[in-house]
Amino acid sequence: MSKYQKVVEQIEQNIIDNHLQQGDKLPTFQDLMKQYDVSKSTIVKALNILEKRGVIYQIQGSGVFVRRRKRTGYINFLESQGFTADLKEFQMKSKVLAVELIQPSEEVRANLKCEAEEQVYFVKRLRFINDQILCIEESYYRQKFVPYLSRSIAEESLFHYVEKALGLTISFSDKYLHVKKLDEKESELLELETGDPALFVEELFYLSTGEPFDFSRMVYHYEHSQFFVQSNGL
Amino acid sequence: MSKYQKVVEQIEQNIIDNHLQQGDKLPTFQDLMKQYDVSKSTIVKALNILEKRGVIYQIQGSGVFVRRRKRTGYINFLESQGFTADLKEFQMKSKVLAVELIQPSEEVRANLKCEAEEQVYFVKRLRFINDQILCIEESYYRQKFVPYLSRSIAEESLFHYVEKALGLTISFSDKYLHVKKLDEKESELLELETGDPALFVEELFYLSTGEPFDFSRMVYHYEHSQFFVQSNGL
DNA sequence: GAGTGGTCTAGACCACCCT
DNA sequence: GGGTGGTCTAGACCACTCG
Repeated sequence: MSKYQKVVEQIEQNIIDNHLQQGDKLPTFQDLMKQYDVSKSTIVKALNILEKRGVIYQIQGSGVFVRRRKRTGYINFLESQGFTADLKEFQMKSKVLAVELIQPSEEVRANLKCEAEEQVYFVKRLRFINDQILCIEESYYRQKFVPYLSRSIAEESLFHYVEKALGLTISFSDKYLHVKKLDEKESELLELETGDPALFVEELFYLSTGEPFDFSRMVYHYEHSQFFVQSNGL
Repeated sequence: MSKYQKVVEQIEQNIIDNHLQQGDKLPTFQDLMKQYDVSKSTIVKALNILEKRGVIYQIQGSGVFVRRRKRTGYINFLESQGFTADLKEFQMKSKVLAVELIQPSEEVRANLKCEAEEQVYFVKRLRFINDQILCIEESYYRQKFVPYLSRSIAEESLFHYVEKALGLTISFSDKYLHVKKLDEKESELLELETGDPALFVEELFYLSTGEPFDFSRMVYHYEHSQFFVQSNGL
């Protein structure tokens, strides 16, 4: 692990340990350089990462300050999947409805940029958060990258399996979302009424090589899901 | 404007001008350094910014590549407000329903961290995208930062006014969102039925000083709004 | 092994905030 | 004016990819 990553972790841990609040000031660059025994550039890089993550904000000529902690009970929309989800706050479970090796539809093929005869794993799960129904998830994994999948693997975190067991690196994703009314099948699974509202998300995950490997559709239970997103200027 | 910002703009423009597609390779660091006459660090910084923005992805030992352009017709969820909204793609208009100087409610006071007797401007607007109803927006601006506001100012971009005319810098924001059913008043404004689905977003905007200055609530028309979000690992 | 991106440093100079 | 963050450079060395 690189130096700046360690500095990022340590500064973040420091904020937690010292119970620093919104607006509290961090040590100056000089102090941080001494404290972690690194150059100024490394501090700059670490602080920029923490700023992007929404942990701090920097004011030129004034100092570095802690950014307000989010409301509790909201899922981080940018990290809700495989990435470093803050799943400590929530207890996540899955009920596997299907795991099949199939010939993808046109739509799935187009999104995943599959070859002509390429097969994909179809995984359908009902996901729970704190023992409440969170969402229906339908995922398509290219067999080229995920050669084997089973029901028991799908019970656990699929992204953890992909990264640890298969040695792949998930790098970025595109999300597309809108709100719609539930159809009959969806409402039955979510234990809601047909026509009830739902957040519908399509997400395309890419490996570090830039190749798409997973296309997923999620339908969220509107009473059990709320999200937060932190934006940064520019 | 700093060098790295210029490099960011020029590289982005280059991608547009040369019609570069998903997966196309950019010049090497060496070439970029010569082309823009800057040091390697400046190229690194510029490319990291473009990576965060979802324009490119970098593979160590291999090169820098163009990331797929998004589907069209989706609003960038992270830039949908005052920031550099890609409003070239959409035509935005507003119908002002109310502009009043009021005593804030408890909830608004708590979010904006108002002083005891501080007043806020309340602005209610119906927002249109390509001449379709997009959302209802209720905003609260602290008078401390926005001393004057009028109906005609609210017709235009309020964020543009705040930044240009008042000289303030909007720096970051927190969004909280969930899906709900429309009540009677909301459905009337959006020309939908009571009980229809809607995306509900609360957003808190901060100045570069870290002080909150605007608290807004948005209720989106579910048939006229769809969004996209690009995530990056770590 | 050659090419290419990633990390890190020391140091110079600039821009901004505050009193 | 003193303190503090922001930009930029040249150069060294490391890590990864690919033929």
